[in-house]
Amino acid sequence: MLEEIGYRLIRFTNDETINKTDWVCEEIKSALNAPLSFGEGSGGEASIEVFTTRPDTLFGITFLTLAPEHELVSKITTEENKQQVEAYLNYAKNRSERERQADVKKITGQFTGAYAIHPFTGKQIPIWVGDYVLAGYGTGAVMAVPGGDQRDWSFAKHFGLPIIPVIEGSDIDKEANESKEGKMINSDFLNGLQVKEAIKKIIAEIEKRGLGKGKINYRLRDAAFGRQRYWGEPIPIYYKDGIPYGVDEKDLPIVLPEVDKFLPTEDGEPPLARAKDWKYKGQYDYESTTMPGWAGSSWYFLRYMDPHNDKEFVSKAAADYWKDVDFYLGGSEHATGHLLYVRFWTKFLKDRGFISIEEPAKKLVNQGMIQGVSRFICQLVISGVYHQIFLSVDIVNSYLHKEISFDSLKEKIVNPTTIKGWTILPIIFLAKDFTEEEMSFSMQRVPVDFVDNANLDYEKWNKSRWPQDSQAEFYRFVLNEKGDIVTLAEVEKMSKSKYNVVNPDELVEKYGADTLRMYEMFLGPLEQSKPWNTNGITGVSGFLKKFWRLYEPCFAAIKDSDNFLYPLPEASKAELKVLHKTIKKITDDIEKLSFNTCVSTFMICVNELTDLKCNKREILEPLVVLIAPLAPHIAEELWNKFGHTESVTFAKWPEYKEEHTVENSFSYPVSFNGKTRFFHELDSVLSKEDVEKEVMALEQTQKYLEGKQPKKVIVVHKKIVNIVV
RNA sequence: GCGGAUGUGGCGUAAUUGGCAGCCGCGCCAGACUUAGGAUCUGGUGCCGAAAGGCGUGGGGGUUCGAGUCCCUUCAUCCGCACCA
Repeated sequence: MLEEIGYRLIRFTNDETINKTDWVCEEIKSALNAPLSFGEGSGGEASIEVFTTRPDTLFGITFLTLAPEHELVSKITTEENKQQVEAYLNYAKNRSERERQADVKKITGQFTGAYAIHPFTGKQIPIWVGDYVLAGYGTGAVMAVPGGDQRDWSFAKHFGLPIIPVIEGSDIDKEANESKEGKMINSDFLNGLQVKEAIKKIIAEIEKRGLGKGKINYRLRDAAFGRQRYWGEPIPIYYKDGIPYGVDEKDLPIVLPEVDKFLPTEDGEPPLARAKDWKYKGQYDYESTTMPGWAGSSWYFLRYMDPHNDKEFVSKAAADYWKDVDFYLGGSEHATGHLLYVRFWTKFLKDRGFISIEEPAKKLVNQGMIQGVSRFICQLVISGVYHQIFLSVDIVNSYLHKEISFDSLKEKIVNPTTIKGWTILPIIFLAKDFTEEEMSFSMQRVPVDFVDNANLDYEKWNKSRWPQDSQAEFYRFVLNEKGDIVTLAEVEKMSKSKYNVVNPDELVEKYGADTLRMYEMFLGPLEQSKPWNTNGITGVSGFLKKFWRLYEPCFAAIKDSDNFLYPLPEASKAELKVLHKTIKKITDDIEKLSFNTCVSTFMICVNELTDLKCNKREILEPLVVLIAPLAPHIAEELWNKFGHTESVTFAKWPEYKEEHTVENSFSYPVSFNGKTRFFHELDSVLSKEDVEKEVMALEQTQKYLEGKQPKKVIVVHKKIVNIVV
């Protein structure tokens, strides 16, 4: 499929990937780099290959930047620049990955003193070194177009390098124009072309002059496979003289060895390295990492087709019979990670002829994430020093919105009466008296379970951080007028590191698992993400209670009769209508995975049956089957009370009978120029023409016409009447 | 920046797929039963307006007898990826 939409695939055989690793790496590398080359340097000394996705901006090049690791840096640096460049390389090398990540905006670089020749204009272009260029991507060299790339622009601004706009309407004093819309300017033979045309033309021209090649660049997801954990399939690889080899097929599968502890070894090797005498053929070390979770889950759907087969992972016959998965439901991480590998596995096994399906699943749905609500409080920072003083967010807000002055804020910080904690002058906690300029704030996460109604339970929080009482006094809190610490809320992914994880156990305890399950469904469409919020859970809990109450008179009657088969009075027309309306909607909605509307349909049904005082077995029994997927526990209980001994899971799904829901009249909304004015009930069998006649004859119609002649009357059967005046 | 999604009452949402916008639930208001209510039940609740009526689905425009739904444009928010040229 990738090939159909224009990608080029590189294929290797299993044998090649295992036995000719170097060659495979080279192949992939050359496919990935696929540079647009400037060709042989006309100066004759060296040529620098660059990669770009925007060859149209070629005439906007004003300098070249090499990654500090680039091999040519030391070769081309001139004598007079050598010292500075070396100092810079040293600096860049020692900046940790973390520093560089955190410090994206810090612009650093150094001029090498060397120049490159622009392949089209022949002009000299200064060559710089800069750590915003990554050695690992492309060729480690960038043709800098400050008019068209924001990072190049920032670099140019910082070092005072020239900036040429190449797209009409660019405001290069403010920022680079990275858009792919507009007309080319300052670009020789590209002038006047639209960006997309220019890209085509320049690639053709570059190829014609032999300066480089147009190619598609591939990006690979990091495919590190081994995990430093015990529980996972062992990888069938062993090492002989440090070189990995595949384990013979006849020696498969490898069984997880016994280990004394499920922990890494003292020198940091994975747990499998603990296994004693675990060697291939008694002498070679096995690979000690194990496969990740998705390795197994990417093919177990195939194993399930033929679980007892001890000859193959799945027989061809079973695979051909069951074919693909009908429906795959997973979260977004499945969509990006897991699913990628299931598809890969499937295609691989298809290519090897073990199975005959191209894709693992017919249908895919990504359910939304239940997000967490993180909480923050303000920490006081004076001249970069973090103080153990925390402020209620509303106070800081009113200061930032200039509702209270710096002096009154400072008064609150310094004055013991607003501070919870130590009563001796808290100013001691400050390094010194401070000015407005020296003061800043830092948002600190607090665990959500210490927050009640947006307010921090500071004593509880304090204790959790400093279990020993002696140190508990070290934190100071600046409270608002109500004596609270207000926290700031932010919706994020739920995660331990964000301290915003909520545990549903309490809710199960309080409301039961059925309520929790139904509430989660009730929250909204399956595919939507939303923050976890239990505000409405009482509604679902109340519904289940009401649902249960509906059955009590029915069970009382059954008990009185002392016979489970006691036929209660026949259901009325109205009751049957409610039941069948519900059967239809629930059946349709489950099919559409629209569980939120299932729940509300059930609420409507129970409200209506309660109003009808329905206690008929004929109605209530099928409802138990309908609710079983939504509230399985209560359904089993009720099913049992009807005298069934088998689980409701095996009960037959109720059948929808249309005859119970047909209406023989319809209340037409009558609208004038699209505005509904009144309703008129008419027999459903009436034709369009008859409906129009009836409606036009009405007194009310004449009233809204105000004596005017209608231009047009639109009648949609059993929908609407619209009169255009 | 690239890719994906979403904008409807105070809140979560619904809308038979172009036909009465706001179903259901939360919250809120009033009432009943109660020593009490974090129990239960009844009624009300989009906004403006005393009412008649008017206005309302992020903003602007369009198609249509009719638009939350279709088209164009714009803004905002969220998610995934990313110093990736």
